[in-house]
Amino acid sequence: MNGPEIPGVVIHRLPMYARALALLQAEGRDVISSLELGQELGVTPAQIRKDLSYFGRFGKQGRGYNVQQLIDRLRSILGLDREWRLALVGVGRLGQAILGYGGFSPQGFKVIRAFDSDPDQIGQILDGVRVESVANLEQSLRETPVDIGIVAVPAASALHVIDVLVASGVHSILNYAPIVNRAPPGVHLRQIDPVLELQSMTYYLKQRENETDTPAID
Amino acid sequence: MNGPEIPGVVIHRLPMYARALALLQAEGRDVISSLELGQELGVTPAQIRKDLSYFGRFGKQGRGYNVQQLIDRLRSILGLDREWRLALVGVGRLGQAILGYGGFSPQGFKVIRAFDSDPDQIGQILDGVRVESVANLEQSLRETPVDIGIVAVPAASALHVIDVLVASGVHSILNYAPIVNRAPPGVHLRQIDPVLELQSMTYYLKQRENETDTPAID
DNA sequence: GTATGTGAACTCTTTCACAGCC
DNA sequence: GGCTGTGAAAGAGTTCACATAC
Repeated sequence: MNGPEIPGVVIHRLPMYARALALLQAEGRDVISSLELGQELGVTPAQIRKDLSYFGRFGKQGRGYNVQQLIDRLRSILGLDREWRLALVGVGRLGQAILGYGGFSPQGFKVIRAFDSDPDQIGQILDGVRVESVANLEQSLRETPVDIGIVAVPAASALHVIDVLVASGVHSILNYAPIVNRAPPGVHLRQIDPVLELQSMTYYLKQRENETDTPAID
Repeated sequence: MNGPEIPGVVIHRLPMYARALALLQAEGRDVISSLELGQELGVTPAQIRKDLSYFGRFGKQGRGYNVQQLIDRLRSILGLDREWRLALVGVGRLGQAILGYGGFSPQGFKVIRAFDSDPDQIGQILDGVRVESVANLEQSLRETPVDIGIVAVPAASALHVIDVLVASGVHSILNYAPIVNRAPPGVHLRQIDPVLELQSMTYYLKQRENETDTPAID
């Protein structure tokens, strides 16, 4: 029944394609070739065609892709043609920034529950969401399930919160805490980790400096 | 003069190794094998050994790696043994969460400048950093350079801000705005993009649902 | 005995290049 | 003529397996 397994790298590129296409559409574009889309994204046209070929044949030879149609197909493939319910754990500064961020909702990601351990926060309504006690997390999520959990608590409690989310039936988690990623089997855990990004960027910064300091001796 | 080019994937894994090692050290561990470190991280021991072998020979056969020594070597390779100065552009909710985040400073990443376009914010002092007008960005950064720029402005202005940062001599940028990534040549641009993460997570969520809905017919 | 470091084998991913179609 | 879709080739990255060292 299953088609061939589709590489994870391919899945990861599709949302970018969808985003670029939406932009092009907003500019009034209604047909585009893999070459142009590739230039837009800094990606080879062959890669775009190969990626899309995993899912079907969406283009017209000699012409390119219909922008609207391709957006629709990508959104359907990725499951972006419906709403997904999220629960946020941790409403500190970061959690509040997440709640207030206007970029999730238009993409169909609705944060419908929020949890915290701070008694001063519990009961507050932040951006239309009532903050519940994290002590009720499991029971509360069993009553009203969500599709995805967002973890925005300090590193020290993140592993515990992730365990509780999993126990509550949440298998897809977006984690902002800087922990060592140890997803239990069957759990889809993604990290948002600016420190890790910075810590690999510095390698290249250092390289650049070294190049400048010691000009190559030919 | 240059050694062989080291794959980017390898560089990206090193900060995780360093983080796991720091944790192990805090637990009092002072020697570790690639097997154990791999179990900690969910990575094969061969991968760890191969990754490290790009940079030298840090272990002792029959014994493993000295935790402290390996941390020091990794930090030196990545350039984490010094301070890096950052400039933040955009002090809205997200920008303020970034300024207030306690996780950068202990790792040597100091946000020393902040910029915004909102007249109500300009002149304010947030977490010890005076907010300057984004109109002065280029001049200000030319006077007091930084190593890395952080972009936390709305998507509509992000491309412009990135251009100005580059013009100001900042070639390493961590961008939080959901844009189509088009780094000018020679610029090291990294995206922090939770929406993109969610949009690929849903593919797997959908898969899981389909599997559950239609049990396989053997 | 035990675990590293590393060529060789393997697997995954990207790119090429062209037949087929518009 | 122009661009897609796709096998085949090339290139990257990972894992194996073992000689080597402690």
